[in-house]
Amino acid sequence: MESWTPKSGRLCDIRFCRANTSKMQSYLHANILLVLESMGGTPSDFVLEFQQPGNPEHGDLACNAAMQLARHYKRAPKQIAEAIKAGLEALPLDVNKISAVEIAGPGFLNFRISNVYLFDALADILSAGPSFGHTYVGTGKRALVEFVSANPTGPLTVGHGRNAVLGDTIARLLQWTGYEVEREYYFNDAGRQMRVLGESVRARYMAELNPLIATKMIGEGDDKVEVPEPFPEDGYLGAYIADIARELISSSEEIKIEDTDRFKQAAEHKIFAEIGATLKRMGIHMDSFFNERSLYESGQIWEIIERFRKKDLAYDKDGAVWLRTTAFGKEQDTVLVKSTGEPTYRLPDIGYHIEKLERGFDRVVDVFGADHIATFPDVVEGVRALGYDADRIEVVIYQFVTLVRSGQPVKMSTRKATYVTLDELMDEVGEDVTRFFFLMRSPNTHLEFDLDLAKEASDTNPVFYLQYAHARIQSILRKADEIGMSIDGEVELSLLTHDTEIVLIKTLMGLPMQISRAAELSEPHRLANFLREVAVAFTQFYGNCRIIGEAENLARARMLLATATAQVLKNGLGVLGISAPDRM
RNA sequence: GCGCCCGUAGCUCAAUUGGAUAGAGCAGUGGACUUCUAAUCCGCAGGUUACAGGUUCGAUUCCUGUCGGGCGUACCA
Repeated sequence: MESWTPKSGRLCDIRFCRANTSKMQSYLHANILLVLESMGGTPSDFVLEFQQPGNPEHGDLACNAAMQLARHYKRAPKQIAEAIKAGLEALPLDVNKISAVEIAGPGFLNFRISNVYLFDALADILSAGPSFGHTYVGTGKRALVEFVSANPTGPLTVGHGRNAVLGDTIARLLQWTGYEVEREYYFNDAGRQMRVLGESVRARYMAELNPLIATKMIGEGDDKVEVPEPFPEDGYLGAYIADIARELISSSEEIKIEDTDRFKQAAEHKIFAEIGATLKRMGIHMDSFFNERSLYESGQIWEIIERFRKKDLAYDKDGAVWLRTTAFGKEQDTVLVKSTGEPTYRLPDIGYHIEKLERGFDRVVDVFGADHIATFPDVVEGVRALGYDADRIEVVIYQFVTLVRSGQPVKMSTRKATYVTLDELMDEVGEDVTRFFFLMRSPNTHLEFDLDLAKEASDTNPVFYLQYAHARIQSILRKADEIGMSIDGEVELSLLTHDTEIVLIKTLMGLPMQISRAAELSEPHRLANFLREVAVAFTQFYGNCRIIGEAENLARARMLLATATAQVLKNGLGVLGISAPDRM
């Protein structure tokens, strides 16, 4: 094997080799407890914990028990660590699992995983193949992810994009942890928004039929626009409204001008079709669409009010029905039914969540924008107050997306049509980049989406980096195949001894843990970050170890490692809904 | 005023839910293509983690307060 001389003092630049060490942890856990027992036991509140150090010099697993127990044993942490180490060596530990136990810093016990164990893990990745990364916490459980849920008043915008991609990816993550998952879209076609939409279409329709129709100005200041006289003051100004009107005219259908519902229906139909197409383009398929109206038709929501009344959580005041949210710790009570007799959104929302729980889901995930942050607790607490297990409801709040164009934030309003649609975004930067941009950041931080950067920046875009690593591996494997090299038969994995090879294996092992953690926390960006680490680890390996041209045994071992890397990238990108091309 | 989120390198963001020397990308700067894909790699530089206290072996992380930004705080959704 060639020797590799590091240019810096560090042996390896990979700071995070997060292997899946759960089996190893339970092995060490049992043995350390055994040793501690012989040393005089542990306090009742003691929890034995392991960490995976960021710094490779600190081994693969670290245990801080000695520091935690310093007070209990009234001895210095280092002495305790020495005693534990001696105890473990006396057992002894299996050298095929742990190759070294070291004491460092203030009293950390650092464990090094033996290469034999790593080679077994590598073989496991290859035999699991496309399913490597699956875990089982959700097996036998059902989850419902509700997301997008935009009323059909216009095309999906960039803002909806974050919601859509987050929701879909959370659903994928849950599937990978064993859940049976349904994706649901909740909408309301009976509200004021939709009525205004219908009236907007009708006004455009009338103007198309009669070009001489009177016009008026609406809006204020720079936002002032000229519209046909019948246009609602707060109507929708997007060009798609006129498109829908023109389509209605060119169809042979005769429509009565008074029939506003027909205009609304036509708009709803057309817009929903477009939303569906946009979602499909992003790789998103909804399993169900839930219409808020069904909650009224079943009478469910009126029944809910009675149930609140019985618990003295609802009362009448000023002609309205109020929910006693002060009982949930809020400053004020809130209105459930307006004095007009029309419910506020809170009531159907509570009904909808009860409905979801009654459908038997173990986990009910909502993906909401930051504007819901103050309102969803009412819903969750309301559901809980009626005796349901509200802990099964999980609300993922994401902060808003700021679009930046030419260094300036773009102001967006669906009504004024001053927005960038998701389709336009995908036209400009592609589906993969669009998904990745929305996923690469933690949901609870503001996302700045720089259009200029995303557009031109094929070389600065992290998603290409991941895809490139995959394509590069496939290229090598193709070339190897051409010259007749094969990974069939016995392969000596023990030839993989280079630092970059070991680090790469350790990194690859981390996929199942990363996926399950991202699923548990509903934070897909963790997986995106992890995949970058995989690509970095591979590139390090690539720069230091050749495959083609090496002795056959070594070359075949490395081909296996490369194959496993491609598999991890492909599986991980798949979870994010991003393609893993074979050529770029 | 109140509630929630955020404040980390010039910019955009990470940091294994309290760990060891706070990491990437972009921008800057200096190098590397007869070599499996240079959409790449290797250096250098860049930090009092907004600020002040507190909790403990140990704080970017938890608590309190201050400052600054975002979203809410409707008989809108």
